[in-house]
Formats: sequence, structure tokens, C-alpha cells
Amino acid sequence: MSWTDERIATLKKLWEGGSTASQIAEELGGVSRNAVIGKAHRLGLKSRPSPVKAKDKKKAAPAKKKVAPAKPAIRKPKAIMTPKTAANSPPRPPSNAVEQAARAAGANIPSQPIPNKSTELPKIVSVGPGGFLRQGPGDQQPPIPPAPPRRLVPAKPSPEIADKTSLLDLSDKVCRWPMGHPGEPDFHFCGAEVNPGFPYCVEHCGRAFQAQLPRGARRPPPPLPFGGPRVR
DNA sequence: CCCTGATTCGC
DNA sequence: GCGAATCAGG
Repeated sequence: MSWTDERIATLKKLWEGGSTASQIAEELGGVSRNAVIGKAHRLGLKSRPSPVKAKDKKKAAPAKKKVAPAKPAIRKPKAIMTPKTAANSPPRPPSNAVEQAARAAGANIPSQPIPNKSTELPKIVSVGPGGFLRQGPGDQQPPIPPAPPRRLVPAKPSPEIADKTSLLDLSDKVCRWPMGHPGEPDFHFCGAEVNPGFPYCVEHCGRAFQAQLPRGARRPPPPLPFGGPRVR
């Protein structure tokens, strides 16, 4: 995966928007958290509230010692998404989903309140739909946010799953073959009538259960479930 | 343990 | 330039 202008732009936006490197990596896809951080630093944008950075009293002599890794060959593939894990743990729990959405919409929300000498200025109480900022009842005077250009495109909860088979629609009678990528708005299941005795319909049974052919007589492997590796 | 970002350094 | 390995704090 290479760093196209688009991906770099996304990286910048999310990084400056306060998303964590992990979230950015997940959003971009095909890159690791380390890759995101490395790229961010190379781009010059760095320094965000870091756990390991808050040591600054006078001096710090971080004697870095690095020995050549004798065996750089071992690279852990890192866990891949299975239907089960995907279904049970959505990529991004909605702990601060609203704020996330607001950031995605281009709202400028400082990660930390800007220190103010005298009394507090408008306190942001919450983030409304579209990314506008709600304020307290007493201090909604200055129209702080100058209405940033926004487009709520990726609004995750989409009305996409209208007549699609969702996780909750699964039963012993419908095909459980996953369609699309877990976690994405249009992710659903095949839903066709199952091949009796199997969890999939006839067509997907043909994909799931391949007869073992003699060596040399094998056909190229069929597309994987989930539409194959994620490409963005 | 998990998470985070920072840094190093082989490729 | 890239990113895995590693470090180090929360």
C-alpha cells in the first residue's frame, strides 16, 4: 500500500483532528499503526498528547540502543478479521461516536480545551448532528464555530440494510455467507434459502466446500469471503 | 495486560 | 521513504 495524495490528506486530516494512530490506520486500511505514526512524523506533523512525551524536566538523556535484529524474518501476520469477531465487536464502538462523526464532518474540535486566563469562555456541552457545537444555556452568545464546510458522507448508520439480511436476521434457514466487509454500512449476509444441512445456500456451499482435486488439476482459488482483502 | 505516540534503523 | 521493532508512559 503506497501513500497516495489522497491517503496522505486523510492521514493529515484525521491526525490533526485528534484521531489516534490506530484509528487512522484502520480507516486507511492496509497500513499499520506504526506506519501511520512514521508517516505523520515524516510529514512534519507531530507532537500530540503522547503518553511517553510528558517527561521534560530540565534534561532527558534517552540513550537509545539498537542492535541489529538477528532475525528480521519473523513477521507476525497479526490477527485477521473473522466473521465472528467482526460481528461481536464493531470496529469502532460508539463511545464517542458523536464526536467522531463531528470530526469526520470537518468540525474543528480541539482535543483539549484552550487554556483561558480569566473566566471560561463558551463551554461546549455537546456536539450536535452535523458537527455543530451546543453550548450552555447562559453563554451561547458568540457564534464561535463559523459553520465549517461539512458533508456527512460516511455517516455509518446508513439506511442501507433495508432489505438486506443482517446479523439479526440469521437463522438456520438462510444462507450465512457474508457479503461485503464486516463493519461497513452495507455489510450483510446472503440470506438465500440454505442448502439443507448446510449453513449456506447451494451456491455458497459450492464456494465453502471444495472437493480436493489431485495435484496439478486444481483450479485457481475462488474469491474469499468478505470480497477478499480490503482495498480502499 | 491493554492502550498511546516516539524513535531507531534495516530495507 | 517506509514501517517493524522497540521503547516508554498512562
